Amino acid sequence: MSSKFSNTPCELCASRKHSLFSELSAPSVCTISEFKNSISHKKGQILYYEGTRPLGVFCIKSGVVKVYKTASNGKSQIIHLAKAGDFLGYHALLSEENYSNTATIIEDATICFIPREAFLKTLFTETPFFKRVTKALSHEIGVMEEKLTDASQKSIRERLAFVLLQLSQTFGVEGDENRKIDLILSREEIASIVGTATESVIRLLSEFKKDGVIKLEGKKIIIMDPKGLARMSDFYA
Amino acid sequence: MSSKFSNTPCELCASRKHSLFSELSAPSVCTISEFKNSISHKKGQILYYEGTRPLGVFCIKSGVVKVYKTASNGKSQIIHLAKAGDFLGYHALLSEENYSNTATIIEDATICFIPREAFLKTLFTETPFFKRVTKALSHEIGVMEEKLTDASQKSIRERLAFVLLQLSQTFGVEGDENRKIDLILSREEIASIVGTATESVIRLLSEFKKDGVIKLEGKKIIIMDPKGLARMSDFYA
DNA sequence: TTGTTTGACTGACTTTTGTCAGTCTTTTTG
DNA sequence: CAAAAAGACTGACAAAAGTCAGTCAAACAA
Repeated sequence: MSSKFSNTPCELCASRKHSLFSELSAPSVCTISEFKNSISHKKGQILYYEGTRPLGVFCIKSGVVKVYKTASNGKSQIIHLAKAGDFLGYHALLSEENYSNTATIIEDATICFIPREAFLKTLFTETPFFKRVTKALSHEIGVMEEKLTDASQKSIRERLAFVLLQLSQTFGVEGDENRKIDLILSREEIASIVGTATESVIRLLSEFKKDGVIKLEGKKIIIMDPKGLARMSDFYA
Repeated sequence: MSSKFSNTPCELCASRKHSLFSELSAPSVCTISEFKNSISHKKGQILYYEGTRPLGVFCIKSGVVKVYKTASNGKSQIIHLAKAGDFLGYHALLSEENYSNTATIIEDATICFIPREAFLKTLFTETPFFKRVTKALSHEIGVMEEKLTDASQKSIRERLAFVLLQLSQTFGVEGDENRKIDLILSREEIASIVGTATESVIRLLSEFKKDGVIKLEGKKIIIMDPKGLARMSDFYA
């Protein structure tokens, strides 16, 4: 399934620009580049499983990966959608625990694997990089607090509106007077992000469509009225 | 309101044993100790406010602090209850952002304040300490993922049962055949942890009491049947 | 001590959300 | 291409949870 690809050196990788590696020193970039392994993945493949031991970190060059946990009721909760430039699996490596979630490709991807030792060595010898990673970790905690608060306090309707806004910010492409979410997600996957039943997502989406705040173009969602969505998501007040 | 106290040196502080500082080198403990400031706080006082700039970190010597966010609907969501040995406010410091939450004393506390510079200097010069902090941050992310999944997928009943179990683990004192949660929380505060309405907490608690899994002793809750609670929280299955 | 405030609690009711069963449509595959 | 499978969707219904209004009890203050 996965095929090893020509290893573009990290020095030349376009997605590095906005990643944790953006300010890494030249020699370290070379070290990482030397040990890394670029692999091509198809939709549906699993990058790693919850509960297994991390052997390194992943850096996404292209494609989209969903990171999710499986709840005790069998349903899954999507924690995060990772795209080009994002790193995966460093939490588990740094906490010295097994993976706390599962990562699955949802849009064909090219992903580099950086073995544990090379990553940690660079981390501990390059303080600016270490600081950068720590900053990212701390930031993520704030993001998770926000998600937790929303999940506990907002209605499904508000949460769906908010998720659509976020998706349009992360995966949006500009049209005239609107914004298309350039990512194919099943209704079930949207439900797994929001944390609700698939049927609820379907009903709410058609409601949003009827109200003219969104439009469907094939499998993709177009945001027609971001301000309206923001109001529905209780972004103000 | 707050009164400055005799500064017990960190070297002698009992709560250091289990804190992030547990493996700090002797000279660094001295540096921290020299710059820190021990302050006594009464229930209801606010340690810091969401949205303000962090000037240092807090280390709890005794007492309990609730860390919470205020949602757009005005209700608050308790993220964490911090007790002796816990650190507060380092996320914001490390992410170089304003506080993402508010911290309020809920049980009279003595808390040391370590100024930004002293903390950061120690962090960046002592790699083992830095690693320890990073490990804690990464671990917390896993915990938050778990909380998010529970909040999105479990029923209020399951979540309340789970919260009671957690509280008994963190604040529990052993009795014969039972375990008392040695912390006074209002129903409203419990609701803010679970993320529900106060009335729902009241109703469910009396239901749990009727079923014999808990008992009330004054303002405190006693867990009579932890296994039963675990089953109710859908801990297995 | 008594009036006042606050928190705990209850019941009736509404709204939200989930579940189930089934149809229709699209995609996949033999 | 046809059959099968998966996904999108709908309606009816049930269950969960929130809201509102009000009582009761405890803590607090004058």
